[in-house]
Amino acid sequence: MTETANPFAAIAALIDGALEALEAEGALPPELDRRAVTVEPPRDPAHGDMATNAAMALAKPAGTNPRALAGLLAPKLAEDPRIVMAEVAGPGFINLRLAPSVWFGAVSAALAAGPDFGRGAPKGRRVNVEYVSANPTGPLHVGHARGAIFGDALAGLLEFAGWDVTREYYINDAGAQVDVLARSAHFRYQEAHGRAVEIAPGLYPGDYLAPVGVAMKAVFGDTLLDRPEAEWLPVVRDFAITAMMSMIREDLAALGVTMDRFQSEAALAAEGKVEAALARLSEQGLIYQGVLEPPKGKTPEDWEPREQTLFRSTAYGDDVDRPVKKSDGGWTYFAPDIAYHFDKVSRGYDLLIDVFGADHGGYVSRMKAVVAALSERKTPLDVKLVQLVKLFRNGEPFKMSKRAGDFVTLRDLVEQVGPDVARFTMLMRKNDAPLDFDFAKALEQSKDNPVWYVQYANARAHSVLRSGAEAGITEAAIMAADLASLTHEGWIEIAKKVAEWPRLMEMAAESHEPHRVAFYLFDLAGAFHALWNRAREEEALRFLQAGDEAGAPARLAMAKAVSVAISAGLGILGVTPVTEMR
RNA sequence: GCACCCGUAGCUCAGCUGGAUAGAGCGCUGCCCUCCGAAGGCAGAGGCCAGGGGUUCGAAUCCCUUCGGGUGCGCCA
Repeated sequence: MTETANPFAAIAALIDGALEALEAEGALPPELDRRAVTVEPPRDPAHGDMATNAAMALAKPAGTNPRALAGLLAPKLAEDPRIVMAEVAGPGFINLRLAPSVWFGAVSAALAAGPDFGRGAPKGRRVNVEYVSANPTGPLHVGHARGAIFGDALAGLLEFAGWDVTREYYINDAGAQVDVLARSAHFRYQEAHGRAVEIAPGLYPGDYLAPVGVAMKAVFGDTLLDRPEAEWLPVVRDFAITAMMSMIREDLAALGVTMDRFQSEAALAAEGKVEAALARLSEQGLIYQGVLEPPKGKTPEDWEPREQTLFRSTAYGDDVDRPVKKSDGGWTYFAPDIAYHFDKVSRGYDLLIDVFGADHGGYVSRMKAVVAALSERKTPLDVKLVQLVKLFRNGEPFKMSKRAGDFVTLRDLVEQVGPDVARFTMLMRKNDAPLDFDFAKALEQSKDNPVWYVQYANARAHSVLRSGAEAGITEAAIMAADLASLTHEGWIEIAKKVAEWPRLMEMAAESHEPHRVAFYLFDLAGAFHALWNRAREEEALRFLQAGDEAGAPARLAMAKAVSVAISAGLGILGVTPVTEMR
């Protein structure tokens, strides 16, 4: 991203240069650590356009006081033509006011870049984002939808920021739960042959398996009927898993989520990856035979001490060591996960991200421990926990029960509100905060609904651009317009908001928080609507003004820039920008 | 009992990785508008940032602790 597009980066560079100069003059000691120096918009706009804490951050290591250092730095900054004012304030802030041309420069950069406005230069670094990873035993539900939306938006955000991103789904196709799936499907298979069967307790009762039974009849005829379970189970299991995964892919597609890679647990196990990963930990002396203490205060009734194979996760910050083998010698759930993360580590990523449901919070520290051990602390792992979704309709919560099979599926959600509304609404919340999702409110067409509000801003911008086109104002004229003619402070406010986008996107990507993009868009839309409303009173703020056709291209350029920023942001979130309201 | 997450306006939530007088929407109160550039606009009231202690120039933000809510805690995945 160029400095023209991101004024904050440009001014940060300016400050850096000024500090170099002070250093050369001997006013600052050499080789100070400047990482704590920031440039950001002050909370109170009266303080200026940008503020830097440089003097406060460097005063102590430089052996001086903040205001004195600021007094040296501010005049140097003021020499630059882009700086209209640089003054020392408060405990040692330097407040900067910038020439409007700086903001309009960002607007021009936005117009030139189009949907790529703010996109980061390729970093040459690879990140793996694993999300959804639901068991292949049934359709995705609303909770999965949130994880899918969050993970996908995070992946999109990192991609936009310049990462090389792999979107990955881990298929738990090797545990006991897929045997249960197979038995459930076999009942449906018998049913397809006209037998009246009761689905045994403990199996999956959902109707979604009925078509699988019918399909199996078509493929296998009656060859799997009346045979010992040991003979049909592997066949039925594979068939059912394939069917479930294709259903899950369709569910994800309905939300607009496409994975780059599906990694099968069974395939890893078949390749001996579990043994290989455990051997690797063993070489490091991290595997041992031991007996775990029972949880204090809440000892299970049937607790008795047992010797198990344990992973020394406490060596990497976990609270207790974790079992990798059950007392009967079989692997625990953790073991294949170790193998899977070993596989990811050995694929050479610079960063791993796991998106888990909140109920997997207990696994975070052991996964971090194992990745640290397997990568010799070289590959960072960030685990994002996505909290529960509570569903409402007109303020009334409605219950769902997985046992009764009447839980709300992802497909129900998408069919009722559409992928765009589902995505944006769920991204208006931090991942680690619980989410109330109200079907009625999500579809409401009013200022109270952020999705509608942002889409409406984009539609308004497009509406005025269409009117401009009808009046003969060409795209070329808009692109070539001289924005210096926009002197009203209302235009400059909008230009500032647009100019914030590249910096905001970078921060959101850095902190792995896509919700910040959604909030920015809400904010930008608010600023745009506010300008629009002001124009009722102040004709100078109207995009199209009778009698001033010459100034129209510059004003329409502002509408286009807003639309460009909204489109770029919505693109990251996987939401389609609309150009007209219906 | 322990670990992790959370606690900010009456409600639902932001708060830019430690900055200046803590913000938005809803709700409430008061004005204005009903101009299709429509599906409202402007303004106001409302806060001990759960409580207490600490770190420092400076804390909603970091550390400790108490309280309250959520999630999880070997042979389920």
